[in-house]
Amino acid sequence: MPRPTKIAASPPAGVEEALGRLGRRIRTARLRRRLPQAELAARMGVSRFVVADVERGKPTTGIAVYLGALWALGLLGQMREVADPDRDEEGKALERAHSPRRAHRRGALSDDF
Amino acid sequence: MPRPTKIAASPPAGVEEALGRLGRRIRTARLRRRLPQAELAARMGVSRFVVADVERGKPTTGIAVYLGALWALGLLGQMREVADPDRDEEGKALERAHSPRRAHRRGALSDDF
DNA sequence: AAGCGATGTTAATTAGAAGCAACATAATAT
DNA sequence: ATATTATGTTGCTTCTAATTAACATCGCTT
Repeated sequence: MPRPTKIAASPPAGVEEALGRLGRRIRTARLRRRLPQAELAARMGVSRFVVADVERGKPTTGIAVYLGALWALGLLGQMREVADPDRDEEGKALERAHSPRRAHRRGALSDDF
Repeated sequence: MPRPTKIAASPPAGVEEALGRLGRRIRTARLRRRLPQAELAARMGVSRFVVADVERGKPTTGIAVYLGALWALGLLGQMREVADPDRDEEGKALERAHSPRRAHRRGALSDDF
């Protein structure tokens, strides 16, 4: 992610924690499956170094790489729950508050499909 | 993510779908909170264009940006469930199968904390 | 319908992500 | 012990993600 992005250079504590955890978990899942980094990397179509980056929770690595790792490990399904609008109570409350009126919104009004 | 990364250039269907969904959901959450892209971007410490990229589900954008958006929206907590070793039934089964012996593993044996 | 704010689009710039190679080291296997 | 395989580390190159600026367009609001 070229160009010093503040959030990537020194992410907020919560983000850094979430990243480290995710990386460690991917490593654990890989080891359980007895896959070398190079094997997993091959399935993903990247070099083994990128897999190492992921397992270290490197913040600047592309999201497709992380999701690709989860995908190759058969763990991508759990992403379905993240940021689910139905579970966003705060968001739902805010929406109710100031009616069906939103910031601007050009494209996708609602969301999923 | 420089250097044509196969997984980023043309991600597997599942990854692309997960990415698009995540982006749309982030957009929905932002609109509910009546935040302009520029506002959310400011909180994250990035430019508004990066927020636009996230909402489009751009695969090559750094993961810290995506997690940062969730963080700024108060939705990061749901990442805790992703790739949880306790829920990885296949992984647990495999581990039981060939005993406490794993690929190689230099660092983190188990995982979380 | 007119003004204003939000979002999309384009172009140029720049710092870094991902690739690759070579070697070192650690862990497993024989 | 020895061989083999996995992972870590360094240096280098290539290609691009993210920034900025300027302009177009779309959506509210009054």
